[in-house]
Amino acid sequence: MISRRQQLLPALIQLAAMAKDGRQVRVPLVDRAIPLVADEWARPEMGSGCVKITPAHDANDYDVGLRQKLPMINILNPDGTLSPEAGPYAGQTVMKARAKVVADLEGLGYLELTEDRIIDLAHSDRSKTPIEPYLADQWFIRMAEIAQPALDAVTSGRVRIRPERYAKSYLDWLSEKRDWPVSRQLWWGHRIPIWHVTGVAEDDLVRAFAGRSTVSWQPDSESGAEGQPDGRSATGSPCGWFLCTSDESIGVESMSGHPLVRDPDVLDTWFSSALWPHSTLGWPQASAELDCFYPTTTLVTSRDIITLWVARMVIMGIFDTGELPFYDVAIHPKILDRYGETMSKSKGNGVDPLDVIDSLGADALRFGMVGMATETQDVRMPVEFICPSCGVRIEQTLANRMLPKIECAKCKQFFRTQWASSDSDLALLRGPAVSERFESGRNFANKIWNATRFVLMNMDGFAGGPLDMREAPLEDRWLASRLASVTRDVTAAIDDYRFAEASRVLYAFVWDQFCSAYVELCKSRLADPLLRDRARTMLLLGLDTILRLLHPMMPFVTEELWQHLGEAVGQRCMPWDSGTGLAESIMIARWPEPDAAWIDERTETQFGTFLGVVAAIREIRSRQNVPPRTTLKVAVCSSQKTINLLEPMRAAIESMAAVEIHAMGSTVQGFPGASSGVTGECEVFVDLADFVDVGTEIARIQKENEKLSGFIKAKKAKLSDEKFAARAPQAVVEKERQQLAEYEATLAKGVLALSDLLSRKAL
RNA sequence: GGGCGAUUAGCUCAGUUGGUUAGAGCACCAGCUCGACAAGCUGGGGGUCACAGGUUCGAGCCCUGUAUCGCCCA
Repeated sequence: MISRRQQLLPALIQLAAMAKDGRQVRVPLVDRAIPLVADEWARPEMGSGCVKITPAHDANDYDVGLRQKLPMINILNPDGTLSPEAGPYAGQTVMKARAKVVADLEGLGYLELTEDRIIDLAHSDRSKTPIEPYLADQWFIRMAEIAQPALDAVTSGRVRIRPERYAKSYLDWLSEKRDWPVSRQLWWGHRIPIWHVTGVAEDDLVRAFAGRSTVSWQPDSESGAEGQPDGRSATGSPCGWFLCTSDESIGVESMSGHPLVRDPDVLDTWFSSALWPHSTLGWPQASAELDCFYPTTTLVTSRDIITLWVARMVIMGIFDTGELPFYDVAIHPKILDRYGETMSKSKGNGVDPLDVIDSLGADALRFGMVGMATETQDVRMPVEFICPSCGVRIEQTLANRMLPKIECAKCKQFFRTQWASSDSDLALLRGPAVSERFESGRNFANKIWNATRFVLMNMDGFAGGPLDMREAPLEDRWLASRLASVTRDVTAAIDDYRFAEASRVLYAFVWDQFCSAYVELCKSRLADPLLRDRARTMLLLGLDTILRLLHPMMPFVTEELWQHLGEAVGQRCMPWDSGTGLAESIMIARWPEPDAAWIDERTETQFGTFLGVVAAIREIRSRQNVPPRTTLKVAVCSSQKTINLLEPMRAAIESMAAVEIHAMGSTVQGFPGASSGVTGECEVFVDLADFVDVGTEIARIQKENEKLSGFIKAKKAKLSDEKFAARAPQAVVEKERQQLAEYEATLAKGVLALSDLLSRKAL
């Protein structure tokens, strides 16, 4: 027979084995005869085919015990030492008893083999000691009736859990309707409202608590009180009763001569937590808060407590108040450390939010968290310490995360961590634990701050202007279109609890479009008295909308900027403010509602072509190492239609790419020695006669041409595949054809440019 | 053992109904201090989408299996 927990041998009451029923074996250490029984739990393939059963100390064995109707022998005392049931081992600790059992077996000549095995052994999070199952009487709450309404709430859709897949764990768990063990042997918590009294008859109880509907009782079945009017059991011993009451004022002396003894146990923490939605608002008393805020709307939480907390709040809310505690449950990801481990204080692998706030700011923290709130999976957050002496970052590792002090690899100074306790360690400077994942939030806040600063610098004497999109130039119509669709997308994402998406959309729009494109384009307009006010109106529209959309994710910086903006342009008012005037605080400002008619695909495509031309020129400039401030001559060749669309942006191209446009048209040719680039259907020629490094340029174009040839080959293969032509939708086939044509046209231009360069090189 | 997820660039993550050349931030490389912003600007390099099969004209995405990781339950 094999045993991994030798201390339990004295508790043996059965051996489950592939053996005939009825045989008995003797447990040598306590000299007890026990049955040898066949049970499905025994798995011969795992060892000798014989396994010990200790029903009071193992959940599986407990089941076997119930099946085989075995006695339950508990050999442990509450303090972890062995009880008199353990015979000669009574009074010893588990660890000592383990060693003694092995020694005794050996002494008796029964020990055949000792070997090391890796086993699953649950440990206490707090004390790090192995958990010893312990059979004891506990209070349970019957789930059969109260679980059903909570199941119905989700299946009927009145409570929505999202992402939806998490509804399954809620429903699976609740539908088992397993009774809920609620008593805990702790000193902290809501005390269980059960009292015990002995030596009284039911009549006495009725008399003592006459008219008190808050008191109920039932006999203590172990003392056999039931049906004995004189308060004594059939054998003449005093009877016991359990009293349950919500009236905390029930006194020890409520029944003269028979003291009421309150159960020492407290309620499971989740029982108390389940009361949170209504008890925080004053329940069971009626209160204005309860009236106003209950039921609440949304519960935001982590998936590992869907059954522990969410399900129980629903149960408790329905039971106590008759109403659901909330309608939406938004499950967010869990943040893990760099090793994929759950963060916890006892592991020392967490981040103190205050450290992040101190070093990067509260908005950076919040924006970072929002960005991590994706729908699909948990997120890892590598943690690093910042050396308080030199500012260098030090990775938090398994090795250093529990140290009271850490030596900086760079400056060799020690700093203290959250674990510092000795006076000498506490005297060191503290090294905050942060994560670089919050840096983009900090940078973003800075970007918005600077963008606002730019706008404010240009608002002197401006009182706001009318918003009229009809006569607006391309960039204004583009901004309006973007604002409308970004607002739509951000609003939808937030409504749907897709917070990370909302933050991504805003980040990209603010940084890449509003700042990098629109603000840049405004610079020349702001210098022109005729164009100035329209640009200022649009800048305000853009910035104001951005601040409002961003406020839930960056509350502090947006409020600060809102106030500055209010001082600079007091009359600023957006169409969606519907004449109510400027809100005192962005917290109460209306959510933007840009006109959906502003969204214009054509405008966005047109603007995209413009940006593409600018990017193509910049790339050529960068490839050839042309100083950024040197003005270059360029020419743009494209269809007349595209040229017409590009024409209004001529000045913008010149300023954003630092060029002078020599020609734009459908028959324009390059300069001698021009470098060219292709974007969409535009070919851009940059006069680099004075700069070009022919070798670099040849290499670049060759690489580009090779890439295109690859694409063309793949496309041709696809198109010549008869199955593709026959089975793919016509639209897809047509699209592929068009692309092939585009690639071929582009390649033709590249081949031409290359031969031109090669001939120049030859000269 | 069961359930639910995950595996995409050096790191952390997106990727819509299966359909262009798979994206972002950080890190990296090159160049830039022109009156918003160096916590910045411009450009660039970097991916066999865990692995093996399958379905399909076509798979990061659908199906099956394997491996690894996480959580809940037993």
